[in-house]
Amino acid sequence: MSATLVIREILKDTVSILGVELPKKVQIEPPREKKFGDIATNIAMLLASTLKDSPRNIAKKIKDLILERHSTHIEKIDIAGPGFINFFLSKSFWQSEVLKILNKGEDYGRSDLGMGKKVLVEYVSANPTGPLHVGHGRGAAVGDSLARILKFCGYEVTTEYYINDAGRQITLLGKSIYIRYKQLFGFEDEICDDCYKGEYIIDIANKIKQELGDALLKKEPNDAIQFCSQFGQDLILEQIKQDLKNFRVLHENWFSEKSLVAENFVDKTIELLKQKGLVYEKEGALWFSSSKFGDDKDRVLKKSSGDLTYFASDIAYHKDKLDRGFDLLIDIWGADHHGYIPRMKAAICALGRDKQDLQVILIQLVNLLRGGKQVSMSTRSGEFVTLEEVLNEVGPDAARFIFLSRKSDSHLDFDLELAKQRTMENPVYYVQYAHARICSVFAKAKERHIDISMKPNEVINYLTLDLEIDILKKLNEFQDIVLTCARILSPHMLTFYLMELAGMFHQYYNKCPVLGAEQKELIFARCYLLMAIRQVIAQGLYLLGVNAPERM
RNA sequence: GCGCCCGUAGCUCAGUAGGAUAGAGCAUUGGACUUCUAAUCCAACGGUCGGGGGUUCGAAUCCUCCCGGGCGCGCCA
Repeated sequence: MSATLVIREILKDTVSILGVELPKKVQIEPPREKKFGDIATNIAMLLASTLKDSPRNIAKKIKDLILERHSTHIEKIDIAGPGFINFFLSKSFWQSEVLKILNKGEDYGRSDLGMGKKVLVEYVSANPTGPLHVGHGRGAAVGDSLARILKFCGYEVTTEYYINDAGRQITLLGKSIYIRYKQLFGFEDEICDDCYKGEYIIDIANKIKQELGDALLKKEPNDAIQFCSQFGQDLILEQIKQDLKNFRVLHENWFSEKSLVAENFVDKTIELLKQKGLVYEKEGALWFSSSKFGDDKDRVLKKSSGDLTYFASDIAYHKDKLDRGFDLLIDIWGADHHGYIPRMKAAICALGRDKQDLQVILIQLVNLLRGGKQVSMSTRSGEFVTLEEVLNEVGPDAARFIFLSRKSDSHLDFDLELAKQRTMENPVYYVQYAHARICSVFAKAKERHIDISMKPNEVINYLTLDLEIDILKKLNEFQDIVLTCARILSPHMLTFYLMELAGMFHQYYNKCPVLGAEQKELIFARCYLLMAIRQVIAQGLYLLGVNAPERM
């Protein structure tokens, strides 16, 4: 249990004696200043109005009660400023963290926050009309890491990729390929304005030519286009799957939009909304009363042409997700889709659920640089940097770590040159290096025939330096950080945490010899501390989907 | 015009249920390897948290107005 949770339990018990509950907004956290103790709380200030007493008086009462009843881990309690209660925990409490980490191993930091709640994380879901680019990579990194974190926090997580294989864009893909195909045979058809113009279209056309020769020229254009659509889409999807695999991103489900259409599920969903009185006809089209649920205006489900809108199939898709029994839907979208959130939430409400049951995480643009100079991207113009290229250049570890080093809804500068550099500007190496360095210490120990012949609980009380205690506190914090990441659905705090922990280790490494310590008990104690650090770094990196190398 | 996001050190950014003297890295300057990996460490320098008003014991954080930047406002996906 993290120190903050320990104190939380103690406070909960204590205020119950005063006849009140723990206030919802209570803060229990490590204060910025060391002199304010290990854990500080503002509880007395919050209870002042309820208990009709001054914060400092309340603080005094709480302090006395705690000292009477829970003195085990607590060395000292201070009351400071307007009524903060500052807890100083005993060294032995922090030292025992090593035991907890080593005993729990990979389960250290695991929690039951989610209580088995079923969550569907849907991410990437790029149209199979072109290769994945860097922006998709960012969404992939966030989605995959978030899924790992939520699983670790006791959610039952399923990951899914939604394939938009039924719409106009797919037809357009077929058309684009068909035109390129004809060009290969000397036809002078011009590529249309809204066509896909990337090189890969020509590659696909070439592939068709290789396999079928001129057979397609003899077909009706519409049939030929349909063939091209399917052929191109299959090929692109295969490439997308390969890219994601290389990025260590594995979706459990691949959900096809076409399957919804085939089962008439979209029409059935519209029918359901109609029964609820939320669908009406206007100007030859079918409208959904999304404005009844907070959207700016109503939205079209079926165009006057008779075609379904993308939104209609998206509602059906989300209904399908809910029907599959998920308690919480997490969608990861490009930030340019933010205007789409209110209508999707409206749909969730219309389906009888709370709007909180859909959480949308927006992924801002990746600003791709090469040596400080901007690289432009657009799938349409055909000039873009693919995820594949980035992975070939910088590798999955650096790419993932950089993608996860910012809040997902802020712009991210990604400099390909920097990502390859092995300096502090590229922090993935900093963290991985800490892990490798620890491994190297143990390799050296083996070389020198240093045998750790005492158990952790016999030596951990040798960890008495300020820096050692600080590291133990930092390790303890891991549990809180993981919980926060799960709560705010963002892995980036874990990335920062790992840099801090790695920094403390590097500092320690430079300052305190481990194998060269003067007593064998101290050598062993420091070895155990290093094992604990290594465990937490490895686990943290795992949650980010980054490797923890033993040698660098 | 309306809506959403953003504005913190020269640069890139943390600061996520409002807490005590606002933090990192880079850059700059100066130091540390015959010692467990120098892909490291130490020190110095650097801020009216875009601006004004408000809420309260307390605001980078919440409210409001203004300025500046990004994005979205389709019977597109």
